[in-house]
Amino acid sequence: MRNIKIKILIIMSDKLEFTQEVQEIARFSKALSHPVRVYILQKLSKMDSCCYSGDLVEELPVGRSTLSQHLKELKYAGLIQGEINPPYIKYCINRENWDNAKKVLEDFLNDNQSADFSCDNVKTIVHT
Amino acid sequence: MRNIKIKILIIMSDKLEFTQEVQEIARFSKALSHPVRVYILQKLSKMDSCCYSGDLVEELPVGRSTLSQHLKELKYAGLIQGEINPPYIKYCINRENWDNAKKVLEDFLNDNQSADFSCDNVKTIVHT
DNA sequence: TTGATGTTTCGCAAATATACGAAATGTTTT
DNA sequence: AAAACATTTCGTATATTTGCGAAACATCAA
Repeated sequence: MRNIKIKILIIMSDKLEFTQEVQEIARFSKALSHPVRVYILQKLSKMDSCCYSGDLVEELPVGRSTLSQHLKELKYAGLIQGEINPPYIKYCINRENWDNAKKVLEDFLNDNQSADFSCDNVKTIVHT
Repeated sequence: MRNIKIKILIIMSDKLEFTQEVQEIARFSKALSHPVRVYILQKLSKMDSCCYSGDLVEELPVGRSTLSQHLKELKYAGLIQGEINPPYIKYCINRENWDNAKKVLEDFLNDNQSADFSCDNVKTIVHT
């Protein structure tokens, strides 16, 4: 007769949904995750005026339609806004939302152990 | 006889390469562009100790192999490091690089017009 | 040696992001 | 009305990201 083992497993899994905060941080970070968009936001947030799509396309190594898509994404994220000024379109920072995004990200960046703890005795770096 | 127009166009295009700074901002932002990675970094940067992959998978709504990939990405970005502690692997913040990333991002976030300028008379929001 | 355990890698599928040129849109100029 | 212009949308191609389960790997326990 065979030896039989019975094992009973009780799994206490406590899967989280992500908090609003975590999702917001990820969303804003995503908006900043492409050099074209970083460049645009950097330029617009520094300027004290608006900026034409045509000006940007001169400076950036992408075509017009691609630039337009990046602008659309930034607008969708609420970080910039466009004013139609025929035949041009002027873009500028959406101050309110940009300030909010900055606050969310800065809070995240500053909210950590000030102590200079880290794994001291690192033996091996995994994930070569 | 047809009317003939001749147009001479001199195009002064001045396409930029992205600066190191802009590329770095985009790279760090990308590392933060997924809720799982935000969660991990938030947790590790707050903790005064390390954290097992097995602990994380309990809390997060993704499978083991998916979590492993996110950890790999964070490690590749230099933001965390792993210590093999059989049969576990302990992960923790890479303080030096994380502090640098924070500095890069914070400088970017703070480097802008303090004046509360924005497009005042926005007539139409484009990119509906 | 075999089995149990924690973790990663592999192979794949589906979704999303990035890029471009052509065509469409809307406005001004001729 | 037609041409010129700035910009967006569409269609499409390609690359990257995200996710999972199965298999592999390395270590410890029996």
